[in-house]
Amino acid sequence: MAHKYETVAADIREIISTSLAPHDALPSERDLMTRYDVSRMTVRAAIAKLVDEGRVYNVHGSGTYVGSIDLFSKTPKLTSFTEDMTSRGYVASSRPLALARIDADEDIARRLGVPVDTECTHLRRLRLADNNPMAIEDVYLPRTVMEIEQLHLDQSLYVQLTEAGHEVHRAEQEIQAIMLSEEDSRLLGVPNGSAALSVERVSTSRRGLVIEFARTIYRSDRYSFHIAVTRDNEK
Amino acid sequence: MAHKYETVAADIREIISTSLAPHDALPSERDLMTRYDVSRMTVRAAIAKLVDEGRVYNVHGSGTYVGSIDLFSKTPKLTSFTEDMTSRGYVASSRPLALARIDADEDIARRLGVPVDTECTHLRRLRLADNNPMAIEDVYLPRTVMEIEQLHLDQSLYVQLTEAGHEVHRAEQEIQAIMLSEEDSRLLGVPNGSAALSVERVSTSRRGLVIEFARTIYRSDRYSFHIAVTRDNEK
DNA sequence: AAGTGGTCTAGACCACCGC
DNA sequence: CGGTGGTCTAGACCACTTC
Repeated sequence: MAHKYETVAADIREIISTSLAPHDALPSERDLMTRYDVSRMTVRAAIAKLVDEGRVYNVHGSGTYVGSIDLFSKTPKLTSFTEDMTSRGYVASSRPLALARIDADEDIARRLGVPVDTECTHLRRLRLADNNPMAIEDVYLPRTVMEIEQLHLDQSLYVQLTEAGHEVHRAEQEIQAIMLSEEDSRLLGVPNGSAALSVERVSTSRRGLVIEFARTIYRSDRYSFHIAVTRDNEK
Repeated sequence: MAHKYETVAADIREIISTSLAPHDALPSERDLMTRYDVSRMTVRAAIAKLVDEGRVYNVHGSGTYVGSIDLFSKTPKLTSFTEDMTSRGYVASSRPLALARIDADEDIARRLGVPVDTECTHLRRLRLADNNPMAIEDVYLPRTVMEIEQLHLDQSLYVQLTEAGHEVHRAEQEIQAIMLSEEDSRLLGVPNGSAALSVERVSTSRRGLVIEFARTIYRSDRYSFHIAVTRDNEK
């Protein structure tokens, strides 16, 4: 383990999961200082990380406590379809439906932040969970990010993007309810006109460059979206 | 301004908005130390806050940079319907549809974490934006949180809960696409069978007590849900 | 009043980036 | 190589909660 605060954080995680219940108090920061023989700032860095993970919360003047959350704890994290399905207990797979070079229409260009008619790569896939259709995904990549010839359909797109120097760091997502088109209903194996969840995502690198625009349409009978939010009572 | 790091953060925000563009570099931390005559930790606390707000990002070994424009939504924040509509530029209002004391059924009891048949307060409201129907909201409160007689329909529910010592601090939300019932379609003024966004929310206090369970059904032609997510490339 | 987390100082060395 | 952010020390005082 590289840094001290990480080892402290890891140890506190262990303590929490083995001997503490939600809303139990952690040892005080000064206690933890002597216990791990580190400075208070290191203890606070460790706790700050755990707070960020949603595992504990602070109460000024009182103590640090174990969070109530369970499985759905995490602060919203950007996950790939595969990661998402795996964490839900499914085996993810996919079937390519289309792969083509296209010119960005107005909508796609706006999302990608490029001029209309910019050449892009379009990948359309049926996404499966335990071999059952779960979603239809359309991904649009500017040619400057990845050429169509570079794309390997049998590998994780995120891994390929990372290897090409375009690691996704942040994304804005827009979630809507839509009614499925006839084609999409057929692909997903649900009645025509069913409601579905549309998640549109614009992903950017750490430097703020737009890497992809993706629209994923999930069948509503099998999929829902979880997020945890906190209320910042600050300015 | 109470704390030094807040005044530093406020000043940096000012610098950013008046004289820096996205991806421009901020002055270095050591520079800011001498500029504001504070310790480096204070500078870092200020920058940490700005990072949390999504205004800047760090690149180890290189510098701190202004984040890309994307105006809003950093870490998802819990907002009331009124706050949500206000930030979208609408005037929010509501029309009560029902207010009653009920016994929790299995579903509601599970969400509230109370035994079945626990007495609860149920409030159903039509929520309007610029006087147009936008959503239907059902809120369930355990009696221990708020008695039906204490509830004033003309006041913000969150304000009343806070004043009663039940400040909402955190919530878990589940977002689904559903098909509207005939009654709900009529109330919202959309065709029967339209798709809609259902947001179910379990709100808890800082101490982890469940305060409310709410289900809000938004018309899909007028409403979408925005969230920003980051990818933590850590263990 | 005692104990807690929140802020702050004035240093130090390490890891990484770009030239 | 020099400059940057990342981690860390060993203190200090403040603000808040609890009794």
